[in-house]
Amino acid sequence: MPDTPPLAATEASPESPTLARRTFDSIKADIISGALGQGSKIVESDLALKYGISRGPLREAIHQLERIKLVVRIPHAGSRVVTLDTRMMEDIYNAREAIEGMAARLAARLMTDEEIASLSTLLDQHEAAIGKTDGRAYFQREGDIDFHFRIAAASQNQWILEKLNGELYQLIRMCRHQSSQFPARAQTALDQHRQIAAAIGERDEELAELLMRRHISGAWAIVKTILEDQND
Amino acid sequence: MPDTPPLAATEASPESPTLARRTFDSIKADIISGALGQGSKIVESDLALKYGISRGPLREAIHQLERIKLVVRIPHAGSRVVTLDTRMMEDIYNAREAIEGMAARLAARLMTDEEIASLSTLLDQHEAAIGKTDGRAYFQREGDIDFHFRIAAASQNQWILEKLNGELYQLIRMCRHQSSQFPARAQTALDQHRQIAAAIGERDEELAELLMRRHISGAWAIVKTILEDQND
DNA sequence: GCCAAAACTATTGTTGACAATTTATGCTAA
DNA sequence: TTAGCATAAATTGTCAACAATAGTTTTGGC
Repeated sequence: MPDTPPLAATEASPESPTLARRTFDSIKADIISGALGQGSKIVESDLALKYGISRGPLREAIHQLERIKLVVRIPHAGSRVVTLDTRMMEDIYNAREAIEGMAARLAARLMTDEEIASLSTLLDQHEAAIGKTDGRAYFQREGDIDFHFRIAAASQNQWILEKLNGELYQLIRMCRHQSSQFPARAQTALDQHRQIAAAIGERDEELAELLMRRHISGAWAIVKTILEDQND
Repeated sequence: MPDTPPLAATEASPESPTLARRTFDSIKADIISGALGQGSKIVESDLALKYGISRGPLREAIHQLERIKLVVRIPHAGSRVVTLDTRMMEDIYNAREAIEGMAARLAARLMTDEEIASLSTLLDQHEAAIGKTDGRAYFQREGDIDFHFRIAAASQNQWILEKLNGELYQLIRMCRHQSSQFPARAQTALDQHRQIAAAIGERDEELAELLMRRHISGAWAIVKTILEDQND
């Protein structure tokens, strides 16, 4: 694999300055990968023992996980790993459509020519990757998120960037990891990415937003059928 | 004042089941009202003493405040009340435009006829309030948020509702409270609200979204000039 | 007189024990 | 047998003390 780009959303440094943060990262990974199954009960004392820390920082980690929506917590009653039902994912994708549409609009306004060129390079790499691995690789999924991350970053909107990278992409990752099989939509997605990049290159804010929204609502249509097939 | 509607976003019950939550509400109110000034340093032990509780729950409250973006926290270095600069407010309003636009679209799709009638009643009350108090009253501002809250709730999108009601509206409240003087834009805003409500009544998703976005970006144009006049 | 390094203070991060609340269990009675 | 209540176990919420880190002052040297 030639020149793997840095994965965008793994923002945590190898060793964070605080215990709570490290534990947060660990549990997050376990949830996304499915090691902690959906709906699992989370008992503070158990996890504290498992990670060899006190309940204080662990509590803090759980609160941060709740903030990201990977955990739901009920006062005095404890917390569980979130359960991703169709309803929730629809909310996520609708919100994502709105936010990323705006991000694409802002990116078209603010991206430098160098960044646009670099974005194009990224898409070339994706094309090469598709040819080699025949599409369904892990790399491809992260590559997809990489593209979207760049748009979000280029928007220079901190709020949007944080919500996408911090919450929504995590949930989508989790959904992908735990859904039986996602179809190889690689080429279609790449074509749409190219169109979006082109619109940004033309500084056409309107079109960039439109295409991004269409791209995402299209993705939702696919994911929705998968989720529904899975649950009956 | 006839039949004051319940203020939408004050979601906390008078006595929450947990200390951390009550403290969270108190500090939140202090920050929004300006009793805790922007950029103020927050010292855990001091506040714990002030509220007569231990540092544990207080820490939790601060974390929740950070999650809402009313507080910024740096590991080992402490936390401060957020400082609302123009840049940040622009991010907020851009995000809000995207999200509430989507909310209006969904509301046009999902609102029941009864809810639409009730929304119209709410606007009548606002009109009456404008006539009486000549517009610049506290009620009017909360009324504005009330309208937007109803749209958000009608979208039935939990993610959007939570982000608007939990984060964005709080920041906008804070901004209003602490900006010298907001102009009496009451009648203009009401007219736009009526148009949006009408579009929703027609089930015209496209138009509802468009009008909502225009309404919000218009509001930002005003707020922006105020903030810039204020800071030079 | 000024800069740098070291000691000190103030504040946050972490821990283990205690209190309050919820959930589960078992007993009694209809 | 089952419904309802009382009791007990498990789990979360809260507290106060300890450890580690960042910011500040003091002191020594040039």
